[in-house]
Amino acid sequence: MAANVQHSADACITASDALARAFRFLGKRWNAVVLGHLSGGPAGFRELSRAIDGISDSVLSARLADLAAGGLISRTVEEGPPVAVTYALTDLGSSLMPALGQIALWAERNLPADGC
Amino acid sequence: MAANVQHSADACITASDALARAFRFLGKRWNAVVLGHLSGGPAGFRELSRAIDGISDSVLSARLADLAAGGLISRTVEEGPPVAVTYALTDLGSSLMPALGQIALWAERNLPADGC
DNA sequence: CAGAGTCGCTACTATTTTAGAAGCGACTAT
DNA sequence: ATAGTCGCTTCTAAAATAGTAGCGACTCTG
Repeated sequence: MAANVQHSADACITASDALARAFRFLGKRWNAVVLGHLSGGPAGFRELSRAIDGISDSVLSARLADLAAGGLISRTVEEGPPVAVTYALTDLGSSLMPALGQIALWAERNLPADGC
Repeated sequence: MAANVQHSADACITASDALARAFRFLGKRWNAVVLGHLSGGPAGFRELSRAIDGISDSVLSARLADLAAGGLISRTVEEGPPVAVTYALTDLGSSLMPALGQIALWAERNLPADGC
């Protein structure tokens, strides 16, 4: 990223543009954390809401809908009874996880954890 | 990140906690993009505001202050005349860039650019 | 059996965050 | 002199997030 402009004749995007594109959704509160939780395996709505400290139902619902619409996660309804909805990473979502893992590693090494 | 719980006896943080910690600031709109721009070298306020499509002055100002307070960037005032303020990544900020670079790479490969 | 609980949301209100633009003082350029 | 730049700040407006009650469809408990 030292050179923001790629000098290839047919490339008209920059790395900063790419970062901006990723952070269109990653820079919305909770999206990365939701994805991070799903990297541990498929989960239901309430499972996620319990696991993610601090998120409200309404925002979780909106995030899941956005992430599903963006193709990063899938939403599967098992008709039941009882009806059950499961969210899981898609291939696209999964492909982001190594990079998010790098961020988590960075945070572990560089950001003070709250008192343990 | 397949295992969210690290089973070491003295580790009481999880990778999801670490991700949540990083996204306390990365999940606020514009922070990552600001950092990404500064990875190309130090810059002034107006330079950043021009380079970052869509950011308002007030938010840029707040973001720069937060990132400086968090130790990710430095703010240097050259007294002038004319007075000049320069923002640059700190070592801490710089150490995050490889991970952000991974995200940018992912976005280049996986997210459709707007029409070029 | 009735009431309480779970699920996955939705709908509403309240609060917080972001956006947008005018304006400041200190300067420089025309 | 006016207009422009700089790095903000201040205000209002719009958008996003937070919080919670409640829905219908179910299951569990006493």
